[in-house]
Amino acid sequence: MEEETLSLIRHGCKLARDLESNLSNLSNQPIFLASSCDDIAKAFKTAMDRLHPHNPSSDLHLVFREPQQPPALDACVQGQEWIRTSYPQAVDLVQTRFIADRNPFDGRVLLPESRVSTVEGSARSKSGGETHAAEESDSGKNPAVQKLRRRKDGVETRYEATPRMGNTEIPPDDGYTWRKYGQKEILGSKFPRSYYRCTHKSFYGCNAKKQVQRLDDDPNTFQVTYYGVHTCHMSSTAPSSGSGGPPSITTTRPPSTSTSEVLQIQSSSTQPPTNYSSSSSSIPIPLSRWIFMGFEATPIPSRRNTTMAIGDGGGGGGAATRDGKETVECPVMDLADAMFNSGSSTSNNSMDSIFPSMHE
DNA sequence: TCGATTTGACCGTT
DNA sequence: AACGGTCAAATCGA
Repeated sequence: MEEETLSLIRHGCKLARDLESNLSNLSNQPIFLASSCDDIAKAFKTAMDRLHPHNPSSDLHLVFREPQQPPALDACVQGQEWIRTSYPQAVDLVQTRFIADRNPFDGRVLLPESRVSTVEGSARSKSGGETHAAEESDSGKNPAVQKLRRRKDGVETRYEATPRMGNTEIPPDDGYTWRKYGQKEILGSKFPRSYYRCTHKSFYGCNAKKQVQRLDDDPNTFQVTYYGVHTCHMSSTAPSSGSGGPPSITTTRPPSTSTSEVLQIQSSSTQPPTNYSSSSSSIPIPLSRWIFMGFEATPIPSRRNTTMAIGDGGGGGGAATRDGKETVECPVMDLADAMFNSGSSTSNNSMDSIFPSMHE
């Protein structure tokens, strides 16, 4: 087995172990719990895909199936109980966020109808007066929200809330690279609005732009408005990434059918941003993000070694400060990175009993 | 040296 | 005139 796969498994075990140890303290923090479950599921899913490359759409439950032998340790019982009670939700969240994070530009609702109805919810709109031809329900409770709004004039509005811990001042990776070209205080708004354009505007004449602003009444929510359509990814002459030119930004994402859309991202940080580093910040990929990328059915074009963006977001993602240091304060993400990079592989692992099937 | 970010200034619209 | 969007010089980091 590849060392990389083993590391992934160890990483997932560690995440789960840490979650277990802090479960009592986090019982009132559903967003953090969801985020933690999210990362755990991603880690194991990635590992599983590596173990079963021919079965990429494998059911996660196969990985976390209950053991045939009853566990002897309390931790094992607790772990299995967590799997029974929380894992399905975690998987659901992962799948939901996967779709939401991957398709911000696609005005079409990609979520199955049944799923949409369950994940809609907390994001709030600030853009009043719109005709919500494609608006979805607001009645949900799940913070992992993807909302779509389409105006009569073709402007599509989309809302998404992603549970993130720490400094989540940047929207998740939307798959494109952005360059910030302005920031302005907006009258009546407590937070400045940042202006971004496609990094490849100069090369391919891509006129896609976006504006990022944190909502006054909900600092945890970003409103990201997209203008224009990316034309860069359609360029047949787009050079491949490498020396001597911009990276290929060919993307598997279908081009937006709209000229504008709004994406709201709920973060967990109430800290007012000094700046909104776009998803195109030249920052390293956090491991957790890398795992997330590996979790994707459709790989994101490699851009990280150039001007790449993460999400972020990315998804997470990080906010690059002017001094080049990441300002992300994401316990789960950072912990994941620290643990993974530390190369630790402690054998004293209660998760060994929680996930006994992993030994098989 | 190059590319990205910051930020004050400029410009167009209302 | 006020406001929002964009420009571009200065700055910073890799």
